[in-house]
Amino acid sequence: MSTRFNALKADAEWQKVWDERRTFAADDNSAKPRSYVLEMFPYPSGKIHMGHVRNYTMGDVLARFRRMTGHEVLHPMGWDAFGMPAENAAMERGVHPGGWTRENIATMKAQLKRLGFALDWDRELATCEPDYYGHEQALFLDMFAAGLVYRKESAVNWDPVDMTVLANEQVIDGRGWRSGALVEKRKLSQWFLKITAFADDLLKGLDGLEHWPDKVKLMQRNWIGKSQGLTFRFALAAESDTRRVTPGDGIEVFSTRPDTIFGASFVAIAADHPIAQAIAVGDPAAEAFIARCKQGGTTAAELDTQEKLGFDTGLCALHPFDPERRLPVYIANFVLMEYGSGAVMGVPAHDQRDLDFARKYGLSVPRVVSDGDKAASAFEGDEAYTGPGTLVNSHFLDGMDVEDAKREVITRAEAGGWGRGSTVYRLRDWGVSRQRYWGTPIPIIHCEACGAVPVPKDQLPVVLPEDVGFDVPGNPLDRHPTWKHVACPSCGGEARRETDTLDTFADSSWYFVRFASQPKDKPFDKAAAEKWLPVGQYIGGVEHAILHLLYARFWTRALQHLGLLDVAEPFAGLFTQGMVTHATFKSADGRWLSPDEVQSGVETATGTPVTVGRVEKMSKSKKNTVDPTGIVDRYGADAVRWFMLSDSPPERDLEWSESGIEGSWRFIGRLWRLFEGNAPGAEILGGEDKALSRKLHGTIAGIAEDIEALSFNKAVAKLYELTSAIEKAPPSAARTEAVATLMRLVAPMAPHIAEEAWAAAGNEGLIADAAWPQVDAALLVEDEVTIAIQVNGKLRDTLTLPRDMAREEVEAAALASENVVRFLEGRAPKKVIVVPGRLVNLVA
RNA sequence: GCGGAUGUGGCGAAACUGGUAGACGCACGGGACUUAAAAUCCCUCGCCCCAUGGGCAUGCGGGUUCGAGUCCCGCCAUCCGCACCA
Repeated sequence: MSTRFNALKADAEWQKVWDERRTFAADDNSAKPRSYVLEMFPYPSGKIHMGHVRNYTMGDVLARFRRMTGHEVLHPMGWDAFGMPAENAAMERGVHPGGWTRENIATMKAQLKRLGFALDWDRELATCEPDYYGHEQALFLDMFAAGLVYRKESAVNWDPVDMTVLANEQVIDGRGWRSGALVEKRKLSQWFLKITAFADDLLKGLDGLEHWPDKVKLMQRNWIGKSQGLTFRFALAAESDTRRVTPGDGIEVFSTRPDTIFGASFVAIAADHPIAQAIAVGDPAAEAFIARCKQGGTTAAELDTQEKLGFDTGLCALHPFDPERRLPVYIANFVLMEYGSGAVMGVPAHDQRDLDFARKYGLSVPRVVSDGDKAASAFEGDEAYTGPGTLVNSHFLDGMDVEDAKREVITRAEAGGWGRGSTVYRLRDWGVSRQRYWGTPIPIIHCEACGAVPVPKDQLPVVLPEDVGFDVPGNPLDRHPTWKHVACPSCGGEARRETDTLDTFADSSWYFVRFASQPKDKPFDKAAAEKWLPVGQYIGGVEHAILHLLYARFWTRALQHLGLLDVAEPFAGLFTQGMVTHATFKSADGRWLSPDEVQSGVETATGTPVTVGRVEKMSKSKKNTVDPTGIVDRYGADAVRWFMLSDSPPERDLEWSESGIEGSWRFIGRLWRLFEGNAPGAEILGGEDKALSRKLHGTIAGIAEDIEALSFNKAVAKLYELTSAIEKAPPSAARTEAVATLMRLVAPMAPHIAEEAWAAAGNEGLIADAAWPQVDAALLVEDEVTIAIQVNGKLRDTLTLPRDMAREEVEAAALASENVVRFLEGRAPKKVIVVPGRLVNLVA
């Protein structure tokens, strides 16, 4: 009579039902409390991978659970569809990036549906379609009009493989984040978004993000890098060699340690500093030095070992508090033009780099902060002192502590008009120009007469031309015969379209707003979007901790600034999930092998032994991927979902294993046997089973807590326990109820078997629409508790006693225990600790 | 170098505000059912010892406490982020 659960049949059947009934379409006008659950949308690279499955399963469980607890849930899905791989495919295979991308989307959409995710497909969007990127262009123009967009020539990160510019956030260890190629510096005219205008807001906003991981907030704080100090100007001495510079300009520097100003013994400027550039003209030695500075690598090891180098410009700076004091001005390789003003005051005693530099060039090293009793004016040793202390050898600052001295110097600089207290950020503006085809065209027209002119909004979208070729490297838009030639919208004269496209991170900076509201004629409707936003729970990988998550926060604040949306932070809750990993294998001759090329330690094809490598993130390059498609077809969607949630806490890595998925599949089988036994018509024997009912209600409450906390592994463990308890329980009304309730408890995680059982049990409607079971609070209170009995802190016995037993009685029961008597060896306890409901500790 | 996280059986992990360490899963081993296999079910499963009992165990060394995986101090290891940021 017992039949096996036919996962393939049930999966197909229920997925069809959900689809046809649009079960998971969110109702904008619902009166229920709202819940916006979102996972980071995928790049349509071809097929989904296990990382996607894990990510989307987590979000799905939460979305389904929220539906069951009475929320109107928005759980949408879309495609981050612009980007380099489509162009690479075009170059390699001669296909069109659009065709390639849309095919991948179709494939991946089918794969996601195959997993039964509760997604609102009505709101599906792809960033590569004009009805998305056209609205993005409109937003870009709004920002342009508000002064949040500007164009400037600057040294940019050029990726020679992808042949495009990269933002600072996209350069990892001196290499392009996607291509891995060493990045070069180039001077180009680029469009920038003024993210620095929001530096402080973005920093302060982090404090309010209680449901973000501290780790991510810290990374963003460090990335924004706020420093407070003094910006001031060194005047140049008249006797300086000023043939090539204007002495009146002086040199502006920034310091976070204005208190140490009397310890300055030199001034250093960056190789790119205008004064350095001016000096290099007609001075071959200076020119050669500057060239040498630019050669240095930017990798960790190189920076660590690189020597501090300087070039004496012959200029002399005047100390602001003591015009008699002259400081030599050096061009130095350790000063960055991009930070502060590209020049520093060198205080060798209290800054390690300055000390290295001073020792090398024999400059004086005056101490100005005492270190304990060390206060001599000449600083000894090769380790700079950067700690707290009292100011010494510093005239009017002597005797002050560091913080007071900072304030004093800033006050005097401001009074004297030669400096001001200032804040400097490490964050730089977001360069968004990309010299690529497959991206959002920047809606600007360049006119000789009128300059950069925005495309009038009624001419949006600026659509990508379809007829482009990828046979030669470079940007196909730039060499398209007609596309870029247009009339100037302002004067009507001959003009040229901007041929750069927007960084694809712009596309992902507002898609969550478009999901919430998608009118045809504008990017979104303010009121409609605000009904859903901010996203309640956002789930994705940590690799986006800075890039995407910072850009999206900026974009949202920009929209708020423009008055388009009254939301400051886009993601109220953030969860960064771990990766799916797998062992790696290498053949005897060093080739990576995929798991199915290996059998019991040898390569199947050659019979030679393989080296088992580290467990690493699944990646194509290491060939340790497992394709979800085959697995789902073999075990069914529920088993795969179940495995993704089991064992590993969601923030940690999950190691894929064949035996793990087998285990999940076995559990689905156990569930089915229970559900089948509960079919209507089955005779109900017996009545109460208090222990089982108590277990059931404890589990209902526990799982709800676990799911809300995204502790899926714990919820899974509790479901295993409950299932075992039901299996072992003799037939009773309580058992029948427990099985019926179990269906709803597993429904968020294993929705197909739950629907199948729900229908078989003769219930109306879908379990997806059913309510989460109510907890009977009275049942949660146990009448009896197990008390640990310790003698001198060591466990000697456990006793099961009535819950409200009086303290004295509990103590007496403990003293009566055989083991306790034995360990007390006739002594009377000196002290008795009774923790109600927990333990008794007898101290002898 | 700076900042952060983590460390518990063979493995993945639980353990609420300090209160029975190892729930639950995987693997291994044993057994039942079967002609057999699959499937299923049951049992054992941290280490050690003079074994109906006991000792030792949460990276290492100290400390606080009646009691420490949990708190404090000092180490070690691994992983992640940033990287000449003035």
